[in-house]
Amino acid sequence: MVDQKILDDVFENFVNSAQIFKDREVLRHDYIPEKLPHREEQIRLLGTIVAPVLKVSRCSNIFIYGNTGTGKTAVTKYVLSHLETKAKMYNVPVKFSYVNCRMTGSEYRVFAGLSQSVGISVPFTGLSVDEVFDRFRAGLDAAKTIFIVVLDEIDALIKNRGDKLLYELTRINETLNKSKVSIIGISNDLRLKEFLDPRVFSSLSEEELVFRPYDASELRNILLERSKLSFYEGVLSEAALNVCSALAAAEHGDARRALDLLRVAGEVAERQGARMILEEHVREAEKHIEHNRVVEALRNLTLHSKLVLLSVYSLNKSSVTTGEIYDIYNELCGELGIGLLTQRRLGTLINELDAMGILNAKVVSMGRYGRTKKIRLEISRTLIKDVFESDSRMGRLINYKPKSFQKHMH
DNA sequence: CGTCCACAGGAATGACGGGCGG
DNA sequence: CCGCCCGTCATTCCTGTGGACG
Repeated sequence: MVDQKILDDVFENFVNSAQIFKDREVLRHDYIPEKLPHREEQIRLLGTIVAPVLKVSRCSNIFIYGNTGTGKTAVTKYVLSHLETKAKMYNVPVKFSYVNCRMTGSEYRVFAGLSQSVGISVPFTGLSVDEVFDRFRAGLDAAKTIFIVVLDEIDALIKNRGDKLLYELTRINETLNKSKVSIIGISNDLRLKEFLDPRVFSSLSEEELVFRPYDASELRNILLERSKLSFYEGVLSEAALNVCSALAAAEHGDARRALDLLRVAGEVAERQGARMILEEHVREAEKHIEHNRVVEALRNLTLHSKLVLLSVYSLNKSSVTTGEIYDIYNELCGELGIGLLTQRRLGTLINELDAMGILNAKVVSMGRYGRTKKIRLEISRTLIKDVFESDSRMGRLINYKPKSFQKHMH
């Protein structure tokens, strides 16, 4: 009974004091606003490029570059959704397919997704890639339509699978009779062309669009627009707004990051029962986001990656080398009685941890004494300790003292 | 100025669990 | 149920290399 009362109070309190958010959804990054400040130029350009579709001809393939959070995806979706309504109005046969390559993960699943959107359902595994491609082509031709494919984060696909998929796609028009395909490729990486077959690249980038990062004042405008929709009036303080934009501007002008900061800052303020979002809430939010990111990453590591990390932790030096890690890793595997991976494999695991920002790895030459990676921890030791202590297998090893320190010292 | 360390990291290949069509 | 293919992880084999040492 008493408990019931407590909870009632909590909920009542929440409802009564939740004066912060008017609409939380507006700050999620999959939300596409009505207005995209500072992207008018790109919208206009992209619009002119795709406009021929309305006269039932194929539009040029387009390559869009820009860092994360510069509005590439938002602009593309915005323009295409307007194109779609126009096309309906004029009865133009056009279909769209949006595929995020990083989420989708493989050629097979990209083609499967494309097939879906022309109304062909494919089993989500089991067929050969060529088979799926053939079905897709057949289905597409039968649909008698202009087909616009958006391949978002295309660099993720190219880097680990090569450009076979793109090659097939760029050539597909030659074998289609009743349909036409245009490709919009979106990449976070400006150097993508280096990974591509020049023929593929040239046919893919009939048009190019570059998205520059936002600067602090632009980010400020974006946040301001968005905050009008998401927060009640007077909730967001000037200082908080400025700090959010400044922090995100420092980090490659990433609007997504700025919006995250703002949303979490709002949540922090809400939880504290504050009536306004202040600068301190933003600072808090920054820590919060980073902390969550790392903890989440640590928890989801595979056993061997955890062991690699634990090896670095156990060595407890300002920097260690691949060889040293491998020795300790070896001992740890012995402690657990499990098989160990090769050093080659370990090297890529280290690189993965580096990419996640958990370790920092740098190749250095020590001349006569070889060539290796210098590896440092990039996160706090206490954080590792906290997360691993609650891990069934790691907990026991967290205080492990390396046996074989100093094998060859210089 | 060549040598040679201690690895880096690419390429090819294999093992394996999941899942299909027939 | 079989044979085949998928994606993922891992191994094997390999060539490449910056620069202190001699």
